[in-house]
Amino acid sequence: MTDSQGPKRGAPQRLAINQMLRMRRIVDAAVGLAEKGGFEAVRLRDVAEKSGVALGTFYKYFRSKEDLLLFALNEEFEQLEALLVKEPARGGTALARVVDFFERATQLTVLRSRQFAIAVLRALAVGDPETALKIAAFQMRSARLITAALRGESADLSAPLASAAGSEREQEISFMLLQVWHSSLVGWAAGLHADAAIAAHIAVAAELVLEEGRTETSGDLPRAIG
Amino acid sequence: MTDSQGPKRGAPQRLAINQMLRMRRIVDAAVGLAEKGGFEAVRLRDVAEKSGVALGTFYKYFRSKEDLLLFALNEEFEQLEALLVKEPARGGTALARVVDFFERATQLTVLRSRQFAIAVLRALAVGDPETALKIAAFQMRSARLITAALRGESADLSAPLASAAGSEREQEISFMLLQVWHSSLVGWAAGLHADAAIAAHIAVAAELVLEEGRTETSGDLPRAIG
DNA sequence: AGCAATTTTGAAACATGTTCTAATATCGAA
DNA sequence: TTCGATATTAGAACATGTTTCAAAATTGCT
Repeated sequence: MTDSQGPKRGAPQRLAINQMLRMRRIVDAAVGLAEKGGFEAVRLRDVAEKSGVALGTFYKYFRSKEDLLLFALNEEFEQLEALLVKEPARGGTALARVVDFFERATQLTVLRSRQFAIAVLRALAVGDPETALKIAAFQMRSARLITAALRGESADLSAPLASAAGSEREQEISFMLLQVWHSSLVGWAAGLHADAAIAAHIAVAAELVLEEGRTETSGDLPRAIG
Repeated sequence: MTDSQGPKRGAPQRLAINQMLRMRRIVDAAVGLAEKGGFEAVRLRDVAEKSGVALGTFYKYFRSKEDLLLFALNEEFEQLEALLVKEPARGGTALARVVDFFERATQLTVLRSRQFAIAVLRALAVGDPETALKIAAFQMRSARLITAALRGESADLSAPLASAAGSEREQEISFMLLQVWHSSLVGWAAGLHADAAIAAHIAVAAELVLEEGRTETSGDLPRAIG
């Protein structure tokens, strides 16, 4: 999870109950605002007020607005993981399963709560190293789910992220499809294309990487002159 | 170009000379700052001061900081296009050429001026529809270059963007590789991996999409249980 | 040159993420 | 229970992108 769970403690064990509750109120407030109006709607002053917390306190719990939204993403992601483990992707071929996977993932997350998705996508675009590490972790968790779908298995959520399941090739395919998905979502969030395009993009990419019979790619054509 | 070239005129022809110069000073100032310290270093108050322009005037020329950086990107991109048209990607196979293409593109842009690249990558992450359209245009122009490399040709820069050259498949491959590149660059910019990883990521992806002999993808394995 | 329209200027103001501070409240341990 | 450490609060303050406004400068045209 995001390392931003709470006040740095010297020795004591974990978050006190009140701190847990405070954090929950903060996250709930943020999610509520994000669901209504996306990234900009999550004004930290509002979050603080809605959760009954001082602005300064907020920054004891989260290092930034993006950090907060990434924490919220983490909670949603865990649900998605559990659900996809319980009901693995359906289909007789890797292609069918991976398409099924992305359709469900899209439906369950992006399309179910559009504004929230938009907010999170924006939070995923941060460039600082701290955040980047967390984002990379999300990528690995996502790739693990995709690989499981490719193989027609259930992901092993308890396995350490470092030891990814699946062959090299399967992992590479997973990452590529994830990138395509992300890119498509960004375009969708910006209004460049409609809901349906997301699935279409994934289908195209998946066919490209997974189809067995290969068509020519003109890899042997003579070079033309400019 | 980005539609942000200047003051909206009622009837007169184009930008007056002084306005051209002003804009150039603005862009040059921004590039200078970006090259030194990336996105954050481009403080608009500094840009305005360095270019001898009032802050309010700046906003007559560009609608936002990102818009400014995208304009700068456009200029750099045009140089890159010209250069890549003059010297098409080398290699006997599509794979070799596409790898060569990305190596050169990475070298000529990202690695040559790292901080500037970081600034631009950040500007590419904006979510508003206006900007998204411009970014989509960059994607198409990039894909055109990649497709040309795939085919061993020189891109036709004069052709309208809508009528892309190459087969469907080639265009799809181009977009995928572009996404992989972008994703890798974002990770690189965040410090997640070193220079060399960029080329490696592209090579892996390109092999995946372009190799002729196909290995099994377990598309026919029976589904295991979670 | 002279005038009307447009642009630029300089500076303040605004919005919002983030930080800081002094006072107060809370908590855990002796 | 009391005390010292820690957390929280309210609010100001700061940084920076963006907007606004009245006055001054520039421009295009006749």
